[in-house]
Amino acid sequence: MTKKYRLVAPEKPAAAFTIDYRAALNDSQFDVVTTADGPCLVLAGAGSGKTRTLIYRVAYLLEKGVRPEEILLVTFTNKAAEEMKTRVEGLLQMHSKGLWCGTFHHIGNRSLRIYSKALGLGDHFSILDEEDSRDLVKHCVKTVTSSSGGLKFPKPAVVHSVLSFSANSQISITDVIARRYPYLAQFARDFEAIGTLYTEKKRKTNHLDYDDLLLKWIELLDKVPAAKERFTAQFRFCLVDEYQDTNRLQHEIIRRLAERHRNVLVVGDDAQSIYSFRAAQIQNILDFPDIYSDAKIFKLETNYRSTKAILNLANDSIRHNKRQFPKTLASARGSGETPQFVRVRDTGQEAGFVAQKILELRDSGYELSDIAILFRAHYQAAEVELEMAKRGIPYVIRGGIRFFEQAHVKDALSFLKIVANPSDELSWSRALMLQPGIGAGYADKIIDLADAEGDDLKKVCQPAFGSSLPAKVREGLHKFKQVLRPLLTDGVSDHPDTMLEEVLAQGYNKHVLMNFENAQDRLEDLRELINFAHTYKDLKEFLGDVTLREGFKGETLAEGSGEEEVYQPLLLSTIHQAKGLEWRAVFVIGLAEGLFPHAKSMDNEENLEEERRLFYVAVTRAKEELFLVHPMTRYDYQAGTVINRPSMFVEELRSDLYEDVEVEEDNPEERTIYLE
DNA sequence: GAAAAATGGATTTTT
DNA sequence: TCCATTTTTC
Repeated sequence: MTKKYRLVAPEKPAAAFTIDYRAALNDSQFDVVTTADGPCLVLAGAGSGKTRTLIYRVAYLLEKGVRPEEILLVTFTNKAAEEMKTRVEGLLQMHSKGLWCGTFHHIGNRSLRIYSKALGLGDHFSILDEEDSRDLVKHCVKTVTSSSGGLKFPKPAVVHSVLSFSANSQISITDVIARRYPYLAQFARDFEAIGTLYTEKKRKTNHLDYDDLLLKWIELLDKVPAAKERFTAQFRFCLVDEYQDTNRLQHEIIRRLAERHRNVLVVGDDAQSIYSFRAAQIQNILDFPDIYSDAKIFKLETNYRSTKAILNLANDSIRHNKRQFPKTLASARGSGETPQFVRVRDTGQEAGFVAQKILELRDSGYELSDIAILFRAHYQAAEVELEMAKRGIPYVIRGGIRFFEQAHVKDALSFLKIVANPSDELSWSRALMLQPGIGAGYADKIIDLADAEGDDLKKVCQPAFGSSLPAKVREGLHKFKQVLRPLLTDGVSDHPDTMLEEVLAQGYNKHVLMNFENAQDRLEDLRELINFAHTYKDLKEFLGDVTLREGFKGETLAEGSGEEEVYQPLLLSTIHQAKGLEWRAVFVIGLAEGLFPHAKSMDNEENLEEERRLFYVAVTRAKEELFLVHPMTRYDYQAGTVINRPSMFVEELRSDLYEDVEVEEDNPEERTIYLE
């Protein structure tokens, strides 16, 4: 007989703290962590340990005996949510299981799944990603404009962005157009009609787009008393990160959720609000003290990141904004090198300067990964990219196609989506059109036939289904059935990973090999997707998360570096994507009027202030060295070569805060001849 | 249904 | 200029 040994879970002491909060935090951070009950606004300057404070607050609450499911922690991105969870777990040496931590959309999805029936959503709504939404809008555009015979109608992507902005800001479509898209005024009525149709189509096919996850969430709290009762009771503590970038809907959601316990802690920096173009409103954070008249306000103003020289420049810049909570960041570091304002002839010389300087920095002990090149818009990186490749400096450029929006991933998933939600027509047509012989027309016909069968997938898989169709189409349909059939077997549909394996085995594998030149890479992607799927036992949950999660492959590595060793590449990034990160040396390129601030932001004080905040974000990324580069001419596709004035964001600075540098070149003629 | 020609548009981007 | 998308053509 085997001897039994019983493993007992270690007992957690109720209110005995394992963490020495006093030692881990500065005074203001400590205040937040231990006293932030009731409505609280934490104004956290750049580099002031904002994330750290939030994490310790959560740990503190848990140690005080608050149950994990009573804490709601909302973040801006999935990545941030993952980081928070991991760090809380690391602090407490335990699993943070039960914590409601994620993005607004993620938590909305989770809440809606619980009450989908009460909301009349059925038990199987699917989520449309950006591309799906656009496709659906496209259909609607066609329907609406064919009747009115409209020529030169805006692109579906434009229509969708208007609809989405309208939803997120809760401003009517007509008003959104009037305010932000005046040149589309003549289409306002059409847009309204498309909006109505789009909503109707989503309802019919059981789809929610990203915006609906927020809209329906509010509806849930307003119209389903049981849901409201449950969530307002459950979330004793609501914590929101990056509050300056929340939009109207998100603000409304938090207001409702915190209604009962009123422990709402929002953290952010109004000086870093840079997402108004997707309906974020800085007013949410500015008005917080008015909405909660008893709100406590905390300021975190010690900056641990940058030298005094860099911070002085940042402080002097943001001071020009009117709409803000005035703050003065104090550096915890030494005075440091004076930032340099470098004037170069054109973008070619700009690239040359940046490259040479980077090599010098490397020689003086910097790793490439200590350095970043930041820019306002992606296209500004082109020449720098070229130069890096030419000089063999390995680099990574942030952005690129998102993993889960790539064709092959969506193809493979479409079969699973049909199983999860048979009324998902988009996935039907996607999966059907993969088969040779079936085009858009026949896909629609088949979908109608399936609809007539009441979307009974088992019936669809029988040989009799579709027997009236032409031979070629039947052949394709037969193959489609072959893929779908195994997915319906009992036991399989509980395992998204097995389902994906089946899809690959039944022919998609071959399809990838035959249709994509980089087939090997794509198949590897799909293996990765299967690994990810392995952690799920519920199909719908898996599909929801896949759609809501940005890819693990957001970066493209540049090749041709020569060095095969494990190298740490240099980063090229837009300023938006650099938010929250830091480097020892930062180059901000393209600091010219018209580029930065962007020409389209110049006519309006609000936009201009946002551009200045963007500049502020850029310079506060630097820890030790900051280079502001001004290309004095640029090539415009309409006007040819244009003279660039320096950016007003530099001109308005006190001139003792930076050092002027002019670039001399050995052989200015050579380049031109070389290029001709 | 695929290849060739024409057109148009060019901030920022997560979910 | 350069790219992606749409329209046209075979």
